[in-house]
Amino acid sequence: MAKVDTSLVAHLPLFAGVTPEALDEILREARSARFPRNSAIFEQGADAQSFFLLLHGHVRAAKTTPTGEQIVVRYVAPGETFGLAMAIGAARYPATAMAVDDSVVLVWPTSAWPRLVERFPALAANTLQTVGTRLQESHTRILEMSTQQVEQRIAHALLRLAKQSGKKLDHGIEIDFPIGRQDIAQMTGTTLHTVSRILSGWESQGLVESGRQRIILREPHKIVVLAERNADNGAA
Amino acid sequence: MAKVDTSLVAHLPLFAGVTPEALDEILREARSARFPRNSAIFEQGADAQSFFLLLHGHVRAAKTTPTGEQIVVRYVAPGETFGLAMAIGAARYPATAMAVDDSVVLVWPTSAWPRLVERFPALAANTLQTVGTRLQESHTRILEMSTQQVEQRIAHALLRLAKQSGKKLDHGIEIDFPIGRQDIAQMTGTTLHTVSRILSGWESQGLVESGRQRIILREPHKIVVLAERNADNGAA
DNA sequence: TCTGGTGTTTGCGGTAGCGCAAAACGGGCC
DNA sequence: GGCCCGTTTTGCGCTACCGCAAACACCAGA
Repeated sequence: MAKVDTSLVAHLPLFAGVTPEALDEILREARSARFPRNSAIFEQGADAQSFFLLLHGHVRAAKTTPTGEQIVVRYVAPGETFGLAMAIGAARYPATAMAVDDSVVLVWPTSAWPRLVERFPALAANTLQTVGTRLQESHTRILEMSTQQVEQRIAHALLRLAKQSGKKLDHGIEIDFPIGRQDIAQMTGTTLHTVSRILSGWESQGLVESGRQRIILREPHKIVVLAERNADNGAA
Repeated sequence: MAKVDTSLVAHLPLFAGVTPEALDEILREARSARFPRNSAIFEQGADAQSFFLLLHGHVRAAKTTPTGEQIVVRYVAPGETFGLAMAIGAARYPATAMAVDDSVVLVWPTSAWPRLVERFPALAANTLQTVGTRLQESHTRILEMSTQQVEQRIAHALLRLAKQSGKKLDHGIEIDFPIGRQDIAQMTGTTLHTVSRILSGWESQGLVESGRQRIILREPHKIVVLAERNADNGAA
C-alpha cells in the first residue's frame, strides 16, 4: 500500500472538516496509481469498481453515443475527484476517463464508499457540494449551447480551461495540457473544422497563439469580450 | 405548523433509510404551502431561504440569461425536491421556479439543512444520489444537443415528459400539465417555430395530437423510433 | 535525414433551422 | 354570444454551420 503524504491533500474540498486522524484513515484505504499519457483509466459501461482523486496530470472524461460520437464531459484537474459512479448509485461508469498527460491518482475501491461515508459523514456533504457545483456548471453549459453561437461557446470554453488549468506566461495564459481542435469541438458541440476556422481567425487578430495540441490565450481580456457579446452587437 | 401525513412521503427516495420517528422530526421543521398556477415559487438570483419538496402539481425550473433568453432546466414532478441551492453551497437560487399547475409543496428553511444533515446523515447521502442522477441526465442532454438534430431532441424530450408525468389514455399518453411550444423549445434548444412545425408534421402522421398547452402522444412507440434514428437513416 | 501518421487548415457547396412577419386559432371573460 | 389576448401555425428568405475532400504542417520513430 502506497504511503501518501496527508499534507498534500488535506486542504482539498473533499476533506473539509475532516480531522487529520480521520484523513489518515481514509487515505489508508486508497492506493495510488500512475497512468501514462493517453491511457484509459476506465471505460464507459465498465463495472464501477473504483473512484479516484487526481493528484498530478490531467484527465479527460468523455461520453460516447451508441453511434460513436463523443462529447467531453469535463477535464479533471489535480485535486478533483472523478469516477464517482457510486454517488449516483450507478453500477457502471457513465463515461470514459483517459489521462491526457502522465497522471497520478489515488484509487479507492467503490466498496469502501459506504463505510467511509458512515464513519465520516463530512465526506458525503463535501461530495454533495462538489456534485452540485458540477450540476450547475452543466446547466450553464446547456444554457450556452441553447442561446449562444459557436464562437462565443468556444471563447467560454477556453476561458474556463484557462481558469482551471492555465499556466500564466509573460504575456498570456497557456492551457497546460495537450488539447486538440477536436477536443474543443466536443466541449462546445461543434466540429473540429469550425473550431479550426475560428481559432485561425483569432490567431490572425493576435488573440491566441496555437499549434498542434497547444493553445495560448494572448489576449484573455479581449476573448472575454468575445464571450460576452451577444449575437447582434458583433459589428459595433 | 401544518400537520403532514408521514405515510405520504415515507417512501420517497429522499427519506430512504430514515426511521419513522426521524421522519416525523424532519417534517416538523417544514411547513406546507400552496402555489396557484403560474405563480413564482422563487426567482433566480434571490436569497435561497428555503428548499422544497413537491407534493402535488408541477413546477418548472428555468434559467435566464442576462439578455432575457430562458431555458427549462427541468420539470419537477410530485415527490421530487427542488431549490436545493444549499446543496451546492450557493447563497442564491441559480434558477427560477414556477408552478405550472396548482401546486402544494413542503418548505424547509435553508438554515435547517445543516442541522438535519448532522442528525440524519442519510439525508445527505440520499440527496447526493438525487443530485448525481440529475447531473447524469444533464450530461445526456448535452450529448443530445451536441449530436442530434432538433426532431430527435424533441422526440426525446416528449418521451421523457411522458415517462415522468404522463397520464395513460385508452390510446396514447397525455402529458398531464400545461406545456406550450415555447416550453418544449426551451427544453431542446430550439425555437417555438421549429417545434410547431415538427409537431404539425407529426400530427399529420397521427403520431401526436396536440393543442393549446396540451400534448398527447398517440404513437409513443413510433416516436421512440424517431428519437433513436440517426441523421442519415431518415429516408430509408 | 527521411518517412508515416496524426493533427490542422482551408475551400466549396449544401442545408437545417433561425428570424421576421402575418394570419389563424381558441379559450376565457364580460 | 361576442370580444380580446395569448398561443399556434405557416410562409419565405437567409445564414451560420456542417460535411466532404484535399492540401498542409508537424512530430516521432526508424
